Amino acid sequence: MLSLRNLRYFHMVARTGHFGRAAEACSITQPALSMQIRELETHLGAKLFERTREGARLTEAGREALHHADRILGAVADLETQARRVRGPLSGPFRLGIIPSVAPYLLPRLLPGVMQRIPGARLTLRETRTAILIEELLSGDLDAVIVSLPLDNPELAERPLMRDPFVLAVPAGSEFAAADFATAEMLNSPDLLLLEDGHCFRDQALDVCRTLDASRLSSYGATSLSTLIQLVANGQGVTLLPQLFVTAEAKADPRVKLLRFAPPAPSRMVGLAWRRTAGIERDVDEIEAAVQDTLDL
Amino acid sequence: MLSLRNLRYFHMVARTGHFGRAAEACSITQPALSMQIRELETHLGAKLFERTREGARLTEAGREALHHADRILGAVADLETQARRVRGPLSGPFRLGIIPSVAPYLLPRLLPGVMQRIPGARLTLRETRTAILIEELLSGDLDAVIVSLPLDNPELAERPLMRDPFVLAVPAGSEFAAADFATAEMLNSPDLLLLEDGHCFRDQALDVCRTLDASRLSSYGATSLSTLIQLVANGQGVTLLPQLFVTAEAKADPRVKLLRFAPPAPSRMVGLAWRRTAGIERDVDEIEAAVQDTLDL
DNA sequence: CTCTAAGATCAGATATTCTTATCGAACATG
DNA sequence: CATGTTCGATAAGAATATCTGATCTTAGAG
Repeated sequence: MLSLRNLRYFHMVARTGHFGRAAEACSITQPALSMQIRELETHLGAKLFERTREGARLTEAGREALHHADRILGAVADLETQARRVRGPLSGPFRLGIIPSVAPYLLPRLLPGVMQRIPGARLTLRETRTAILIEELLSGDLDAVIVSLPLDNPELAERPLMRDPFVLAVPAGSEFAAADFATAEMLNSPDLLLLEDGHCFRDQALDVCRTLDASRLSSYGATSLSTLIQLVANGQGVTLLPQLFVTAEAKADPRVKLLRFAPPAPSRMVGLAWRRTAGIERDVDEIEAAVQDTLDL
Repeated sequence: MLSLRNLRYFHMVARTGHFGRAAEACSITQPALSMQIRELETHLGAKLFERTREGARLTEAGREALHHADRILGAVADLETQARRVRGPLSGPFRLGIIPSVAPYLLPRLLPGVMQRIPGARLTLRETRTAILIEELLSGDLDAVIVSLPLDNPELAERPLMRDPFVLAVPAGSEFAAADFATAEMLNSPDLLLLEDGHCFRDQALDVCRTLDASRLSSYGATSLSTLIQLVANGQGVTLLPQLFVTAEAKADPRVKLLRFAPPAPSRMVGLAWRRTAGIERDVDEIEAAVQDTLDL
């Protein structure tokens, strides 16, 4: 008979790609976990993992099963959350995910704001890229995420929080530095720098310069926005940055000139997303209110 | 730690409204079930049932929890189904629900058709009203249902099978019996007979005569379409019937005259619905094909 | 007041799941 | 080419969780 224990272990092996580490994460020993996985495989009548030297890799059947398992675990999280809900918003531990390009700006303001509004609140935070956040959200490992909207996933509900305009960072000494506003031509520079693949802000930046032939892009693929700024400061090119991030981290460097776009400036919408079925609207309300408080500062 | 066992028992108590009968249905003893329910209540921190003399009634918290629990069990059913899927359509036991006004027409044809197409198929059938079918579908107790579409539930996928026109049944001796076609005026008769509340066909009939003031309806509220026909045969009024039902059951009675509507005749769409996440499209294809075969006869 | 039907409780039996110890295979390395 | 390391698999007994069967409690019906 299928059990949630099976699925929790399965989920963790899939996530870590490693029986041993998964066992540790589940606070059991590796043999116990192996047995549960084997039982699950027997029950479903399909091998879920290829056991390789490096660990465990999902089979095709495993990938499909994982998708279902994650939906189940997400629904279980909803059930457990719902019970706590009666005790007021954010009363239980609340697990919030945030993308890196927003976190440094928002967190230092959001956290005190929430704590002031709800003294007993217990927020757990996680900062990583959108795709991973969404996966963890859907499987119930997170309760809500702050990402760039829209996500266009029917299982998720969204709430916009703030609009985040893009600015162009250029080397202080460059020909562009004299301009009052950023223009489309500046984006056509062969030295446009972007984040590496997989960061949502890379795609958003590409959206902005859709006129640009992607093959002409500089291939740097930086890992973080801070790195990008360093590259610009060294005169290696220009880059798009989200205003929120600039406000928090990039003010000081004299070697970088920041240019706003003339209205209508390109921008993205940052907001909350959560499982539609979670029934955490009241918690979302609180977070939104805390964010609005910080914006008034 | 929450477990599926908990939820299965919970689901069954909610469904039977009775600890003892639920225990029997789960093939365990009543104390074992009581313990699991108590553990679930402790874990969720809320009482799920009022224990009364007559059995167990869901509390408000219980109702909400049941909704989540049913979604979980439905997702579990999806996971288990998906594994079987590789062995070809309808290879596992397939549980199909059908509404009463379609069953007598469709079943005698559908079953042989499916058996011919897939000799090893094992269909389990259940005939009851739409609301109950949908509930059982969502909780994974059924794999698919044949009902009147559209259902307009985002968790469900639909596939139209056939259009089912309405006909008007009038007493053979009445003034209406001479007409060639049914008309809107005939529906305005004070003796319009309908099924009791809760049958989907009642609502559809009401849709057809939306011009009619509901208070003028005869209050009979019959339990089955066969009863309705008997009432009409006895001259107690007129009624709307689905053509499919008439074809199967009502041909013979000489005291009833059946009138078709002039085109465009009012009608309903009968079709399949299943959990969008179940991944049983291939099974659905087979059932659809079997139905199409029978329609060609 | 007694009887009945429903769920709760408790002690011991049973099943499941876990841990510890050990093994075997697939590499990498000296 | 032997040897060590890193995986996951296996086996036996220990620890937990769960179930059964007997009994109890409660609330309403007769």
